Amino acid sequence: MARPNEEVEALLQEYADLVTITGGDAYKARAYEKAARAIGGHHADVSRLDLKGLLDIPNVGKSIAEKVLEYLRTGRLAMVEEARAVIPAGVRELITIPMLGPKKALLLYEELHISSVDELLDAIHDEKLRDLKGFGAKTEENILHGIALMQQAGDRILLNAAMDVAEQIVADLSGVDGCERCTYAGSLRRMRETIGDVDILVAAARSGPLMEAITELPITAEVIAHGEKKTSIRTTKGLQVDLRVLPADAWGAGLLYFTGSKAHNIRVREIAVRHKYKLSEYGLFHAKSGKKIVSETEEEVYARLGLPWIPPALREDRGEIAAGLRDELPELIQEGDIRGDLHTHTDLTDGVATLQDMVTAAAERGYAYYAVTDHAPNLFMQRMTDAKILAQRKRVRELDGKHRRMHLLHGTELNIGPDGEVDWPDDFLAGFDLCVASVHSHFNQTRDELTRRLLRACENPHVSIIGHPTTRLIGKRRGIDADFDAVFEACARTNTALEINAHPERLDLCDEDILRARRYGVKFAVNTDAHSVTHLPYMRFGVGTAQRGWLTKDDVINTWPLQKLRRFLRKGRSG
DNA sequence: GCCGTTTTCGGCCCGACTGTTTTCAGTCG
Repeated sequence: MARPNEEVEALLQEYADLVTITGGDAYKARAYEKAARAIGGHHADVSRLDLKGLLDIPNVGKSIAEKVLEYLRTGRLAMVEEARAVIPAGVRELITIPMLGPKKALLLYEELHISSVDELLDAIHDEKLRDLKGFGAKTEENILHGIALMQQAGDRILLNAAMDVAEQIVADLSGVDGCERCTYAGSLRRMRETIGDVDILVAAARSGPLMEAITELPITAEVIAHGEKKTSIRTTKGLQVDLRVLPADAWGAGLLYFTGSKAHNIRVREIAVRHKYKLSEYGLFHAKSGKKIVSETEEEVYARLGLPWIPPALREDRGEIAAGLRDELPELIQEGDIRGDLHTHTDLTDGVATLQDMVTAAAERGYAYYAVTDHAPNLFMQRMTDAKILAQRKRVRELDGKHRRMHLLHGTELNIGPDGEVDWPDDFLAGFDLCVASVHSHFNQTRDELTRRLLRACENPHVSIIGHPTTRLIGKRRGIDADFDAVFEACARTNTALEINAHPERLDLCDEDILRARRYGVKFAVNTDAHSVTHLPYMRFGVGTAQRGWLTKDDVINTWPLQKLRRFLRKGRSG
């Protein structure tokens, strides 16, 4: 089950969308949106809060608090159900297509009765959109492109969503009688950025009770296949989960096999064949006699093939086997190596938590340091001013060292403008402990313009980190088309770190870009870009992505001791 | 629908781009 906060967030967001689509009061819709975000990002479990507790959440007033209580009490919200009766769910789906907003979606529904992406594709194909007011050839093209982008991610879902499901199922099955071991495998264990289906592995002597148990979980909507060795279900949200049960002595071989990737497995099996062995999910065997050699742990299987244990994040057939055979696998960065988060927001701009709450939550994660980097004035909608950021700095200085002796850095996330310029003049920038700089608009400039823009940001002596460098949003927006080799070279030359943004919608840079960038000797910063306390744990996905990029802790500046980090942030400037 | 204290009513995220217009609506960040 999703966290109650997320269920409520989704419900309030849905209501906000429905109000918007039906042309209701825009401010009311925004109020619901703000409340949804605040609840989703609230640290306490809403299902344990009373009316007063709910009212303490910013942007939640009496009306919404009562609606939340109604939902928690009855599992339903009459208001939302009434709205759903007017606007089918498929119309909401339409506004997730880039370029299609509430107005156009409503028009499509009212004029052409379109209420799903498939119906929209049919209508475009039949040229039915041409006659609609406000729709032209270019709009059609943009919609098609948007749909293609969505379908490119296909049925795959974001890493964090899959992880939530997997961890819940692992927890549930671990409690079943006879379950000796239980974990998730597959692309999730390899920390791929999107997940097609979830693979769960269990070690047990008797599979029956576990196969039974998974079909009876509240999250299970449909049983696709139900056998002795394997059961497949579909969750209420449409995610397929495969459960495999193995004898405990085959655990290692099974884990290796079901973690993949397919390409990695093929390579490993080739090596087995060369040794006159045979490798399957049940173990490593002598090819001739069929006698089992090892199967209990992954380490044993790899070792018999002359390989060290290969971390799952590397198992993509990108040279990890060859490196393993030479005993030259990198000592990958671990989440525990991270000493601090260098890109985070508060409610001074578009975050939903106060400075105090963010700092407290960060300290609880055991960080040695933590940077607050709210948006700067050029992102006009954030309404940042010199006075506001300076007042924040004063607060940051007051809180410095007050929570588990965690050091606070006062920074900002600058906006890289169309010409590569940033928000404040040099002397003002000099007052920050660090500046992240990111592209937030003008994504469609030419390749040359985009490249020049990023290079100029790197050359800025006050910019220490380029935030979400490609600006892609998984399944929603392609990254910008810049010459990233030139950018990587410039980063290495100017001592500017590249961010690995840990937010599951971004994971930017992605693994492949990291692999390219590291060859230039670039340093990286794994940051969450947290806009609420619930985003701080996304760090694990950033670290997973860094691992997929073969990074060690030396490559990542926020594993460094504070003094060394501070030297890096100065980029060779004095003072 | 939420918020605040120079407001308990009247504000609420502003600017730019795009594609469709014939002077601007819709969408996005």
